[in-house]
Amino acid sequence: MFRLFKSQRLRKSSDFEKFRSKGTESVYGQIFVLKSFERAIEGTSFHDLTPRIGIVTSRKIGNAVTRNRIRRVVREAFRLNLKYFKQSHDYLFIAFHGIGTKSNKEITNAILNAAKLLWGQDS
RNA sequence: UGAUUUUGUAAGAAUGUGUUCGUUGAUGUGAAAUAUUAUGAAAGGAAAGUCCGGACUCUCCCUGGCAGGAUUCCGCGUGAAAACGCGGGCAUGUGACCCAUAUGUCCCAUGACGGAACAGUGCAACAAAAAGAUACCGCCGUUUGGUAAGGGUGAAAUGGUGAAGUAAGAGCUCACCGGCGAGUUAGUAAUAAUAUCGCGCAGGGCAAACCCAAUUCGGUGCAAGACGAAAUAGGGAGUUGGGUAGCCAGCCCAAUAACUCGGGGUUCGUCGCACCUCGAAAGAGGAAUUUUGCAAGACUUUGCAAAAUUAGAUGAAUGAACACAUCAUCAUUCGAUGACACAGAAUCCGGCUUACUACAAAAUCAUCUC
Repeated sequence: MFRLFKSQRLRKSSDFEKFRSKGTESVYGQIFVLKSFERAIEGTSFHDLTPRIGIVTSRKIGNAVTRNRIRRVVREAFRLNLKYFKQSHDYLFIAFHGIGTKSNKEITNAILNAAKLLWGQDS
C-alpha cells in the first residue's frame, strides 16, 4: 500500500492550528522540525485511522521552485515509509532556511531518523 | 582569442529509452471511483514584476461638474484597445571625413522628443560678490555712486569679432556673423531653406517639479461574483434620511421604514473554471494555438486550405526510484558526482518591463601574432 490519499494530508487551517496549543512531541533537526500528536478518532475506517502529514514551507526557504521540491520530497518520504509513522497521529513538517541546498536523499534520511525518534519517545 | 553591450533566432519541452511506485483533473463502467478499476491528458518564454490595455463581474452599465489617473514630434500600416512595425524630422552623443577660431558632411547609437509663454509658483549641493537680477577684486568718479571690458568661481555668468563712443564702460550706437518673429518657397505633415521685412536680442536651465494645453478614462477587481447547506439572531445602542460610485449636484426610493455601530455565529460545498454555442445523446457549427502549403504586402504581418491540439490545483497536482545509453565536471587506473541558467500555471487574452541559457550577427574594449 503505497498510495497517498487526500485524507492523509492536512487540508484545513484548523488542523494546523491544533499544533500551536496542545502537547506535541517534536524532533528538531538542523533543517526542519517534525511535530506530532494523537488526534481524536471519529471512526474505524482506514481514512480515520491513517497518519496524516502537513508541510510548511515559508518564503524564507527559497523561491517557488525550491519550495515545491521540498514538499514533493517530504510527501514521497512519507508515502514510501508509512510504517515509521504512528496510526491516528498528525504530523507537521516545518522546513528551515538552508534546506534548499540538501539533496533528496539527505532530506529523506533525516525525516526517517526523526520519525523513528518520535516512535521511540512514545514507548 | 577573450570580455562586455545591443539586436535577432529557438514553444529554451524531464538529455534519451525502458521498468517500477505515485499525484491532480477529465471520460467510461458502476449504487458508490475515498471499491487500491480502465483509457487518455497534465508548467513557461518569461508561468515572474503586476506597469498598461481589454474580455468578464458586481455596483446608480441614467446625466453633469469637481477631484484624480493615462497618453503626447510627423506620416503610413497592423490592432478591439494598449501598443507595435516601417519611413521621415528634430535634439544629444561616439567615430570618420573636410576645414582648421568656426561652420559643415557622413555613419551609428540614444531620446519619458507637446508647452519655459506679456499664464503662475517653485528648485539649483559645493564654489562664487552674485544663480535671477548681482559689484568681491579691478576700472572710473568720488560725499551716497557708475560700470559686466578684464580677473576669479562654477555644469551654467547674459551671443561673437571689430569699430565708434565714454569719466570708465556697456547692443548705448554701427558693420559683419549668430539668434528670435513674420512673410515667402519646398513638403501630406513634423520641419527645412531664405540675398524679403521686422526686432538690439533685459534674461539662461529644470515640466522624470507643481503646472498649462490637447485627447481620453465612473469605480471594482475571480479573495470579482452567483447559488446551496449549516449555524446564530428574531434582540442591544444610536441616527433621520437612504440608494457602498472619492466629493457635489441632478435622478430614484422611503418615512413606522431605512441606515450605522458594537456583540455573537459561520469560514463548508457547488458554480464561476478549463475553448464557446446548440443538443438527452450521437453529433453539428464556430473560436484560438502550432505546423505545412499557396497567395498578398516595404515590414511587424494578413488571408485561404489541410492536419494536430485545447493544463486546471485550492495548505495548492504536474513527481520519485532504478537500469542502460549520451553529455558535462573532477580524478585520470578502476571510478565518483551531476543532468545543470532564470525560474513553477492560479479567471482568460493582448502588450510592456525585468531575470536567464544556447546559437548567430554587429559594435566597443583588452591581449597575442604578422
